[in-house]
Amino acid sequence: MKFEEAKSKFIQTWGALGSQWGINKTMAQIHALLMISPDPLSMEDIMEELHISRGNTSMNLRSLMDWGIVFKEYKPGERKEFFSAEGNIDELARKIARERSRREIKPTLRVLQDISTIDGEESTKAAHFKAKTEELYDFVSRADNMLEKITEQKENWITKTILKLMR
Amino acid sequence: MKFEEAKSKFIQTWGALGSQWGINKTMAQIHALLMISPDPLSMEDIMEELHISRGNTSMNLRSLMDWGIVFKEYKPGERKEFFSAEGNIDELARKIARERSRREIKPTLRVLQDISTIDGEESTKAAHFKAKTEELYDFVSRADNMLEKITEQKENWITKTILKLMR
DNA sequence: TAAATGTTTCAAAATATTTTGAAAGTTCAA
DNA sequence: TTGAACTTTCAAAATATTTTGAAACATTTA
Repeated sequence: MKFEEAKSKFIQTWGALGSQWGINKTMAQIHALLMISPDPLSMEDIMEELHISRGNTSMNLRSLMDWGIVFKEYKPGERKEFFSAEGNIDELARKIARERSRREIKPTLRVLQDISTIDGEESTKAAHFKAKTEELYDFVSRADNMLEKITEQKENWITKTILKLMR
Repeated sequence: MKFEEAKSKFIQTWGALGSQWGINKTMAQIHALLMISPDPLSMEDIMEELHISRGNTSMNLRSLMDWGIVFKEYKPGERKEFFSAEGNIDELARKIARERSRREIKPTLRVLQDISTIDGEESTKAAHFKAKTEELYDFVSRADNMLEKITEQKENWITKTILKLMR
């Protein structure tokens, strides 16, 4: 396979993976492009490579920066802004995991806790509901905890975790 | 909070969580409904509870069954089909993890492997690309492996994993 | 075999999400 | 200040996804 073909394939694949995990395709593609670029890219560069509009590029770059996985850089003498992706994959995954926990898991836990405190009612349905939501709360909070434990290991957390699991 | 209110809140929340993780909202809602129902429900029941069409219900039930987390049941004497959700949450999470690995991670790994074997090219860009995609392949396959290790533990895999991590 | 009961399919409609592009905003050098 | 270079915003347009509903299909009963 030639470089250009491989590059395009990578960007497409990363974009598709993003969609499947609830991340805007273009956002994932920009991230892919920045990941494989040895140097920071300008907005123009990104627009041109991916054939997307200025507005689209701007908005998705902002999102990526909100996630903490893309950074703005300034080149001396250049007026333009340049962008680069988090280079350390361990750190990338850690940030994504933490961000998703903060944005999605934690709020869900709050709701689960809230609704399992239904009052009055003592029907079978209500009892079953209470049991299930409590069980779910318990599971999700344990899972969230586990992820926290795993990602708080400094370097090579995947390898370290596998080792601990094998013992 | 009253039962009906809590129930509706749960279904909405589960649906929203689903969307954020790339799962059709209605599919997640049907699953939520079945989870908290002490008894299997018919298509009619589901349509009525969620105010959705027959076709929608049918398609999403099929998807849920494809994921292996909802089952068809027959009640003696009844012509209708009934549906119930996987009751064990550990098992539910295990199935989701495995299915996502099979459908999304594995194919991505294949592409990553494929594209990191670019030929000819010895530019800096190509070298960086090769290094990055190899690193990514390595990371993703380790993560996939870790998940496999974690979920293959029979019961209480979350708890067991946390214990191992704390040692 | 026909009718009744129930499920699936899928094209069209509805809805939701993403993308565009031009105007407004910002920054900076002269 | 002014204006050139660049970025952001956001309403409207394009696109993608989901949902509907009725016809086709399947299965059981009379």
